[in-house]
Amino acid sequence: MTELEKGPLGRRRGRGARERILSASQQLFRDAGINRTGMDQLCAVAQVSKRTAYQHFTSKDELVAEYLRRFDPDIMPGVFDRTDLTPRERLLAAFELPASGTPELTPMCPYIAAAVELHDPQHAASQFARDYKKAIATRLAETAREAGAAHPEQLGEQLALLLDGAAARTRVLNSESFPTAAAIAAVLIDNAIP
Amino acid sequence: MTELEKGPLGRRRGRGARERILSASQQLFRDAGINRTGMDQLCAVAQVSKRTAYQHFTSKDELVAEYLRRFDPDIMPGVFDRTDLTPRERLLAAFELPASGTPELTPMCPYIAAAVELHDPQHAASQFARDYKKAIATRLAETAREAGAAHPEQLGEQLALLLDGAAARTRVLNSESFPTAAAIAAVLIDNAIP
DNA sequence: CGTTATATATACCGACCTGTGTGCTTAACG
DNA sequence: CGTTAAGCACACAGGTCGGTATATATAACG
Repeated sequence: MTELEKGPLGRRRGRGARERILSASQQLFRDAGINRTGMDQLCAVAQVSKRTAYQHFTSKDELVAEYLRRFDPDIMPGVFDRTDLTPRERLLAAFELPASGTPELTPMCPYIAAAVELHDPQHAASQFARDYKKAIATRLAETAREAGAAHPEQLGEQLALLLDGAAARTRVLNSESFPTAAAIAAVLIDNAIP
Repeated sequence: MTELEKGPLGRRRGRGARERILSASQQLFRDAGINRTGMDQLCAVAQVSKRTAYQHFTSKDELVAEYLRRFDPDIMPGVFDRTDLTPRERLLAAFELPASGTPELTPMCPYIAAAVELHDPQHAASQFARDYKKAIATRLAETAREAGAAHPEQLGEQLALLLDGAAARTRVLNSESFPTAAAIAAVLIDNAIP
């Protein structure tokens, strides 16, 4: 009953190596980048033999794609699922920093990082990054429509651009840029919602 | 008299190998990325022996830093130096696409790309990227002040974030995002300048 | 012309990379 | 308990990486 996760084929036995690999990927790809993280190092952190790793993922590229896929249900639900907020408040909440007392910077958006590092629009991970970014813009647009925005699609795309700008700029400047993005968002939302 | 460029020590002899190296860097780092471009490949494109390359640049890291330094006088002068425009028009011009008839995407901002690829804030290139981004924000703020903005520094930082957002998003989505950024900029500028 | 810095070609180095092959152990489930 | 899939350790292949060594050619200048 304490099943960790089903394997790729629906079977499951043994102890969850797959989970440890993906968990190590999240840590290392975030902290050191995808290209600078070797499979040996990754396996060491995951406490998994290399042989096992390559039985779960046929290549590093596939692991990277799966690593990105894992973020999907993790990030934005904290925003769009908050029924205690009005649609308008939800749009603004997307720009709030995760926890108020964190001294660390917002980590670089893994989708942008992957797209830049892999440098190949055909790569499965790049395609997934694209899909995810479009999905975010769509959800923002839906929420904008709920909030009564004049041009919800346009507002959704604009807010998505602000999120990406804040992520990129935080990384380059090494200082938090989300408050700036939030300020812009407030202006856009005020202008778009009567 | 047709001196190509002075070498690092002010001497010059032979034929401009340094220029060819930097030129090849621009092409390859943009098209294939920094990490995915090997020195062998780079030297082949530059038509330069590896020995020569390492006499001009003691390491690849140094070459990367110099490569970034080369962009400085090339990009934004086309905007801020246009005396035919009012300050307000100059702010908007920063978001216009380079040439109207280009079917290609705006190339990824090399500073963001380098910061993400190198993944080390201490790297000389990362530090230079930071300085450059701050300089752009400063110039935008100055122009905003000229244009009579209420809070020029804030507007400058906001417009800089829009530029970075458009660059990052263009790369991830593989479709042009600068028009969206321009639309936001127009709103911000209208709101900030009475 | 002769000197000398600058460029050349090519082979090489050690480190690290992704990915396999082999043989053995162990945990889970019927 | 016995079967079987999951995982283990470890060595190694084949390639690419950044960077160096050696020995030779040539362009620029006095």
